[in-house]
Amino acid sequence: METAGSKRYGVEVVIKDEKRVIESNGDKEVGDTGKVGNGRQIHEDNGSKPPSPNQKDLSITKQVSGVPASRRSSMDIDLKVSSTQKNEDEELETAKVEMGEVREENERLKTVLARIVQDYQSLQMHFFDIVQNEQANKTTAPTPMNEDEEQELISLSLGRNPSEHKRDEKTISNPSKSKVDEALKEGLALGLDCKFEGPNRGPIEPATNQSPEDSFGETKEEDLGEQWPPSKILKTMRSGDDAVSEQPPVKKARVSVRARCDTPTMNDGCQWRKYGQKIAKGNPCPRAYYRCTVAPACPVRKQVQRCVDDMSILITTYEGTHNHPLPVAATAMASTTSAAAYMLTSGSTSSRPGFPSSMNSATTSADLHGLNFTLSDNSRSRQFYLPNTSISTSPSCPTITLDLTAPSSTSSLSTSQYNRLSSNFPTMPRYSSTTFNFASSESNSLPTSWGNGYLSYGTQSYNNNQMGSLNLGRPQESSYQPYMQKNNNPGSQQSLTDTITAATKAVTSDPTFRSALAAAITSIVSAGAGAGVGTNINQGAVETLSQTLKWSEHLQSISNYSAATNGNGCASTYLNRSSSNTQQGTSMFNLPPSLPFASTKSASASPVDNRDHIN
DNA sequence: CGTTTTTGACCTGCGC
DNA sequence: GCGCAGGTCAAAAACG
Repeated sequence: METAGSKRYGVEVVIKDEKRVIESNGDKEVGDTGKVGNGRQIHEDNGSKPPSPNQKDLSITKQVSGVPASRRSSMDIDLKVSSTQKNEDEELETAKVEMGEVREENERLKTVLARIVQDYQSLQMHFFDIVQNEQANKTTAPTPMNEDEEQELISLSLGRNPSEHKRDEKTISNPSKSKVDEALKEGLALGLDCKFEGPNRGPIEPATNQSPEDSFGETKEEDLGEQWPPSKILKTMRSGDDAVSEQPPVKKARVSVRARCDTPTMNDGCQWRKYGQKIAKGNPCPRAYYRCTVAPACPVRKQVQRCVDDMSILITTYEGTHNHPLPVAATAMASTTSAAAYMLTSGSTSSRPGFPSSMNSATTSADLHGLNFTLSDNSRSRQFYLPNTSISTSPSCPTITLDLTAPSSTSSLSTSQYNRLSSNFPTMPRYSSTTFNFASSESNSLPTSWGNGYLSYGTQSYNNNQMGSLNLGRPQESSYQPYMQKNNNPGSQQSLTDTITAATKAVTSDPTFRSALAAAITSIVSAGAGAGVGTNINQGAVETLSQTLKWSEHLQSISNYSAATNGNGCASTYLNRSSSNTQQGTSMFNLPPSLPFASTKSASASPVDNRDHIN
C-alpha cells in the first residue's frame, strides 16, 4: 500500500542517517587503527585536518624534521627519537581513548538503530493489522446488526457515535443519503471514515447550514462533546444552527486531566474565557467553567477544579473538540484528549486479543504496554490502557481521566524504563519526572521513545506546528509553574506536553489506540480544513491512516534517535523555538502536508495568560 | 473602551 | 411533583 511505503520511507530516512553515522564512525575507527600503527602518518593526516589534540605534536615533529640532516648531532638525533617516541606514546594513548569513545558511540548508535528497526517493525505489524481489520470490517459491515453492534461499528468510525448516525439517517433526506450509509458501512473500519465523511458529506449536504463541526467531519471527542444536551443545543445553537439543534441528546465524552498545578488553570495552549463558577457539592473549591475563545463558535469547554483531596492537584475536564486550527501549544493536549475521548466511545469496539472489551459494569483495567487506561460510563464500561490513566465514572457523561499526578516513585519499572532510555546520556531533563508520572508501574514495555526527545523532534520535524506546550504543572517543581505562566515561558509547558504526548504515544502503541490517535489527528486536520485554512479535506481514510501512522511512526522513530543523541532537554529547546515562533506570529496556520496542525501566534492558555499576552 | 471576570439568577436533568 | 445539584446566562464589575 502506498501508505506503507510512505511510512517506511519516513523511517528509513532515520535509519539511513543512523547507518551513515555508524559507517562514519567505522571509518574513523579504521583511521584510529592506522594511528596506532604509524604515529608519523597520523601527524601528516592531522596536518590536513582541523585543529586537534595532536596538533601540538605536529608542530614539534615539523620543527625537528626541519633541521638539515647534515647538522644533526647524535644527541639531537637521540633527543628527537626520544621526543618522537613520547609523541607516539601520547598519540597511542589518545588514539586508544578515541577508539574507545568511538566504539562506545558506535555501540550506542547500533542500539538506537536496533531500537528504531524494532519499533518500525512493530509499527508495521500494527499497520498491517489495522489494514486487515479494515478489510475484514468492509466485508462484514453490510451485515445487519443490532444496536450494540452498530454502536461498535460506529465507534470505530472515529467518534461518529450511534446517535449521530441515526441523526444523519433522519435529517439527511436528500438522495445522497445512501452514499452516507455506504460510506459508513464501508469506511468505518478503524475509525478512519471521518475523512471519507468530510468529502462525502460535502456533496451530500452542499447547501445546508452545517455547523462547523459537521462540515468538518470532526470526530471523536467532538462528535460526542459536540452533542450538547438539549438545553445547550437550544441555547448555544439558537443562532440558527439547525443541523446541530436536531441532534438528539447524547452523552458528552469528557476527558479529565489531573495534574499538579499551582496556578488557577493549567496552560494547555488554548485561550479560554471563564463563563461561570460554581461550588460543587462535596468540594469546597469552586469549579470554574471555561469556554474556548480561539474561535467564536468553538464548542469546547472545560471545567477546572481543585482536587478535594489534594489542593495542589488541578482537575481539568475537557468537553468537545475544537473546530478551528489549534495554537501550536494546544495540539498536544487536543490530540490526547481527542484520542482519549475517541477511545471512550470506541473502546468496546476493540476486539483485539488480550484487550478486554466487554465490560458490563464498572471500571476495569487491563494491561497494554503497562499502560493502565480504564474508562467507563454509566451504561457500559470500556477499557483501555493509557499511561497512568485512571478511570473516572461520570453519572451523566463518559469520562476518561488522565492522571498526571502519580509520583514517579510509584513506578519502579517506569524508572527502569527511564534509566534505560537515559542510559546513553548522563543527564536527563528534569522534566522526566512528568514522563514518569505518566508511566505506569507496569510499564516494562513502554515504547522506547518515551523520552523527551520525542516531542522535541516532532516539533521540529513538523515545522513547529505539531507539538505545543502544555502547562499542567510540574509535579516536582510546583514553584516553577507560576513563573512559567507569568512569563509564558514555553519551556515551562514542556513537562505536560511531554506527558501528554507520551500519553498519545502510548495510545499509538496499539492499533486501537492508534486509531484513536488517528481520530485525534484527523480531528485537527478536519478542523484546520474547515476553518478555512485551505487544507484539502478530501482525503480518503487510507490516506488519513497513512498520514497518521506515518506521523506517529516517524515520531516514534525519531524520538529514539533524539532521545539517544539529544536527550537532555532538547524538547525544551524545540518547544522554545516553537513557542517563540508562534509568539512572533510567523507560523500561523503553517500546515505541513501530512500533519495539518495549525498554530496561532497565541500560545496562552489560562485566563491569566490571556490577560498577560492578549491585552 | 473593549475584553474578561465575577456572581447571582435561571434552566435543566435526575433522584426520590 | 419537588428538591437538589450541575451547568449556563448575562449584567455588573474589573482589568488593561
